[in-house]
Order: sequence, then C-alpha cells, then structure tokens
Amino acid sequence: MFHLLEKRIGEAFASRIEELYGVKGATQTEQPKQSSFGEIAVPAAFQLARQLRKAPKAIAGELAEAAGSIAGVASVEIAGNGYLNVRLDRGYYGAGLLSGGEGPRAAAADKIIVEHTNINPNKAAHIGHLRNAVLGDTFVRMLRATGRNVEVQNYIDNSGVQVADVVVGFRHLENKSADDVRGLIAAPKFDYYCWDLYARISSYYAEHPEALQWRRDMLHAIEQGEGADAEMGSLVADAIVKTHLATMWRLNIVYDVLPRESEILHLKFWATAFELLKERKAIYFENEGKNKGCWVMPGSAFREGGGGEGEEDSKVIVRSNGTVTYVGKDIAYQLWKFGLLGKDFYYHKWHKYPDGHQVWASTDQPRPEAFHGKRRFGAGSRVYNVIDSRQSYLQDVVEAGLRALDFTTQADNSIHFSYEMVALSPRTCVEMGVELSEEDKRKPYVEVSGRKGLGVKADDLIDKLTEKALDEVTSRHAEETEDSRRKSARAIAIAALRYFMLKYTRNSVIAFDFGEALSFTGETGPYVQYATVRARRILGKLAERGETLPEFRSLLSREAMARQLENEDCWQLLLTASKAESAIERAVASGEPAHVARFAFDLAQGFSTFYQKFHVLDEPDAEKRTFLLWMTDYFRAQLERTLGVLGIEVPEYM
RNA sequence: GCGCCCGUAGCUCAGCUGGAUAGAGCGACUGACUUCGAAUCAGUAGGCCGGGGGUUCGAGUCCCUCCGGGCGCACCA
Repeated sequence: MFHLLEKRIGEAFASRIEELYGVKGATQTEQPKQSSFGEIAVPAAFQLARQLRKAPKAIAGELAEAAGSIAGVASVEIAGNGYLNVRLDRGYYGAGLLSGGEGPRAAAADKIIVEHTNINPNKAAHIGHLRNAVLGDTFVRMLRATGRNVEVQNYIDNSGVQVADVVVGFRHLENKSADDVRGLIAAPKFDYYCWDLYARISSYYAEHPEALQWRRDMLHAIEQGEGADAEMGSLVADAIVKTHLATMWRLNIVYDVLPRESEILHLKFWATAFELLKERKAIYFENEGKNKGCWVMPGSAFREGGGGEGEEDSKVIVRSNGTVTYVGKDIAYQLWKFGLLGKDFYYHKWHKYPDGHQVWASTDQPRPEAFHGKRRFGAGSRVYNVIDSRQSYLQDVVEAGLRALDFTTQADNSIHFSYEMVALSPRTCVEMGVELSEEDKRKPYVEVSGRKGLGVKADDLIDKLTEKALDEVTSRHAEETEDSRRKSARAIAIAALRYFMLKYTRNSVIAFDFGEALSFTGETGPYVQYATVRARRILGKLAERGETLPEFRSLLSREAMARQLENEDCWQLLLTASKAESAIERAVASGEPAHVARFAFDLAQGFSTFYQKFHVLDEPDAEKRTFLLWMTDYFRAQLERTLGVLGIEVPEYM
C-alpha cells in the first residue's frame, strides 16, 4: 500500500511538472525525517530550481497549486524552503490495507541465478561460511518475495587442492585405506575429523616442504578421476558435502543444484571455453618474459584506466605446462551459467530434504533418473556470485573474460555480491584458548584460518546457541516437555544466528564475538520473534475466551478506519507496519539484506510499543477493540512475512 | 608501489539514488510486572560524522588531499 502510494504520488507530480515546465523524468519521493511533516515528501522543487532559475519555494507553491486531487492523498503542503509534504488520507489508507492492497504481482519469465556457500568440501563449515550462506539465502528469499524466479547453486570444488590435502593426510600421515575412511564417514562428525587433519597436513607441509610433491601427485590423480586416490578423494568430498548440506539445513538453507568441478573437467567445459577465448582473441600466447609459454589475459582488460600493457598486470589463464588456472575454469563455469557455453552437465538426484525439496548434482554421464530438456539448470539472465570481497580481483577477471568475448550484457549482469570477512575478536580467541602472537594481539580482529584450524565451527556455534536458548525457554516454561522446549530453542538459536549475520551491512568486517552473537536481547532475532509470539498470543487468548476473529471487512468501514486512525500513535504504527513491501523492494534494489533485518526490528519495536500502549482484549469500546484486533493481526502477518524473508521461524512459545 | 573497503556516541553498528533538528542496540543511570508474557516498555546522559580543502541553495553522503586501520595485487584455489 505504501509502495503503491509512493509510486502514484511520484507519477502524479512527474506529470504535473511536465505539464507546467516541460521537464520530463521520474520524480523522487522521500520519507520525511519527522512524522509531523506528513508521510511522503517530494523534494522536486530543489532540482527544478536550477533548471528554471526560480526560487524553490515559488516552484513548490505552483506545484502544490497544480497538484489537484490524488487518490489517497489528504493534503499537500509547502514546508521549509521548498519541500512538498504530502499527508495521506488515513481512512483510505486503512481501508486499502484491509481490502488487501496491491494485488498479485506478475511472475517473471527470466531466471536469476544466485550462487552461494561454495565451501571447499574438505572440512567442517565455519562462521565465515555461515555469513556467505545466510547472506546468499536471504537474498534469494528477498528476490523470491518480490516475484523473481531464482535458481540456487552451490558450487562444489571437489577436485581442488584443499580436498587433495586432506586425502594426502589420510594416505601419508595416517596410512588409511578407503575402507578406513568409509568407517570414519559412518561415524559422527567426519567433518570435524577432517578439520583437524587439514590443519595437521598444512603444518606438516610447512615443516617439510618436500612433502608438497604428495599434493601435486594427489591433485593429478584426483583430476584424472581414476585409481584409489581419486576414489578416496570423491569419498571425502561427497561425505563432507553431505555434512555441509546438513549444517545449512539446520539454518533453513537449501539449494537447487550442485555444479561440481569434476564435471567441469570431465565434460571438458574448459576446452570449449578455451577455444572461444582464443578465437575471439581474449587471451594470447606469451612468447617472452616471466609468463613465457602461458596463455594470458592482458591487464588492460580488467584493470581500470589500463596501465596494463606490461606483463606485470596480465593474468595467466593457462599455465606453461598446459593446465588451466582457477580463473579459467571459473570463466567456463560463468559462461555455462548464462547458457553461453553450448554445453550442459548431466544431473542426478543428490539429496532430498525432509520437506521434500530435491537437490540435484552434476554428473558426467547420463543417468536413468536424470531429466532432459524441460527443467535445465543454468542459462540465467542474471548471475549473483556470493563471494567474499577478497576475491574481487578474480571476479573482475571473470567479468572481463565475458566482456572480451563480446558478451557485454552478460558481463553487466555478472554481479559479484561481495561481503567482508568474518574475523575473530581477540577476546573470543582467548576464550577458545588460542595463543595469539604479539602482532595479532594488537589487531582489532584476527582472521579465521582453515589451514591453522583457527575458527569457530558452524555446528558448534549452533549447538551453543541452542543450549543457551533451551536454558531460557526452560526457565519460563518448565511445564513443557523437553522435545517441545528443544523445538522452540532451535528456532530461537537460528533466529539469533541468522539475524546476527544479517544485521551488519555487507562491507563491514564482523569481528565475531561470542558475547554479542549469543545475545537474545535488543536488536536481535529473538526480539523480533518475541514480538510475533506476543501478537499471536493475543489472538490465541481471544480464542480461549470463546471468541472468533471478527469480520474486519464488514465491521471496519472506511469511516471507522478514519476515526480510529485519528489516534496519532495508531497511525504511526500502522504506517510502519505497512512498509514491508517497500522495505523489501528497497533492500533488493540496494542489494542489502541488512535493510530487511533492520526493518524487521523496526516492525517488532513498533508492535512492542503498541502492545504496551493498548490493552487490546480489555478495550471497552467495541469499534476500537475490533480495530485493535485488526492491528494486532496485521502486525502479526507483517512480522511473519518479514521473518520469512529472513529465513527465521516463529516458535509457539519462548 | 597499485587497486578495493573502512573511520559516525564509551563499545558494536544504521543512515536508501546529496535534503529539513545525525539514529539504533549494548553498556551506564532513573522508573514500570496483581494486567494480552519484563527475551519487554518509558525516560536520562553521551556527537566539531578521522583532519583539511573544494563542488552548491544544501554534504555524514560527491571530488581532491592528508592521517589511521583492513584486504587484495601467483604458472594457489
């Protein structure tokens, strides 16, 4: 509703401006800082002042005069030195909300691909990965909530160095056979086992550089895809991917398809991309200098303002030994995402979630259960790669690759959805018993490192949060069964975690601190849940008293709405609650899930004041009581909807 | 050296494409549970938005510069 009026008012003034001054263009609207100024402000007079060489105030006067009547608008006033402040017709607005407002939106035909999570399948997920997955998943939910068609991909680098290292660990440090590893996989916490093993082999390499030959051999064996080492590699990678999906499922995060690097290799995606790059002269063969014998992309392709004719700035795509680098594979993969490669994977069913959702994984052979044609993956019109900002250089190269191939539109639609890293606060390091170097102690935060095994594992954090939530729930609801209390505790823990990961904007470094992450008061997920639970409770009490929810539409006429909304508190609260659509749309436009989180908090805060101020069920005046009940139900619906976009569930009690 | 990001209240952070008197949470201090649940609410204190220039009707927001901090800049992924 608010969204609708913003648009209508903007358009109305745009057409008046064109009529009066012959100036075309969209007219922007704002939300005034002070509620006493009205609901929507139009600063158009300031922009026009320069072009027309006229005082803003005079222009504002003429515009206000010409405004005429706009449906839903009560008045237009001139304020300050040229603002146009619009006051809405409260009865109209309330009645509009009651009758369901905006109507359904048209479903989009084209597909947006969001790639997120992308954890190396060689160890347990940690908090850094959580930020990626929560950010990606929430953005997906935002896009879907606003009618977009989205496909979620989780790229699995199952044939890279990190997997190879863990297999080297099993083979050379532990002398394990494939069956030994199968045994470990069957036992709990295989991902934790690998976490430690990975740290061990990393430090072994540091002390015994000659052991790096093991890695090279292993990498080769895994890439070939044959032999005992390759078997162990896929065993490890597949098992770890399963643990990652399980961890993410705890957080309500699911995927549609898992494209795997092994298939990119075996199906020769790269070979096709390579031919294309050569043909269109996006890369060239270097005959001299330090990159002699390599295929490279000139630096001028991806660096601002060029500079880069020199070899210093160019990026190797194919090494002198003929193997392709990571970026090269990524270019091939990106081409596939846009359906530009002329090739596709085969797929098989990888995993079915408890709710029935099916995840597919790529495979290099046709399989009986594979599908054809109809529901192909990839071939999106826009691609969001959720990857931390440290990789922006490589992302620039990938984009430049598309551009060099003349896929300009696709390059423009390749979006690096970047975010800053999650580090550890020094205090948290101490709590975890990590010894810090003198240098690290002076830093504001310490970087997480898989190689050093330094980090907070995702499952540990979720467990810790759940236990704390369970304590809180138990202290209030000792009468409930353990199962029931655990169920609430899980929802609360996930809310705390997801909200914590979302409340910071993307390019702010999070210095992870247990104290802050474990907080359930103030601007947190549980706070928002609490407001929702309370709203539901009021409606629940109504039922307990033997009453049903009134027929709002017949009982609350437009006049009744107008009467009730004369109350300034009610009006302001309703206004806040009705901005969900507008807030989500704005957050999509700015690519900032934190804005949705912020809105959820505002909403919850609004309801909390409402709850405090009005005793709904004890209200003696019949019309007012009906109105307050409607407000309660409306808040409940908006809270639930917004929490849904954040991937947060509402517990029955807390 | 080059590129990107950050610097706003004691702490952690918001501030949408420049707009009216810069906002939250935590922490501190006052108050409010016989009430639809206090994981809450009402209130107080706390700011030269890192410094300095500029652009204009107007700058936390844009440009330049300096100072502090972080991250990148491999024939690693």
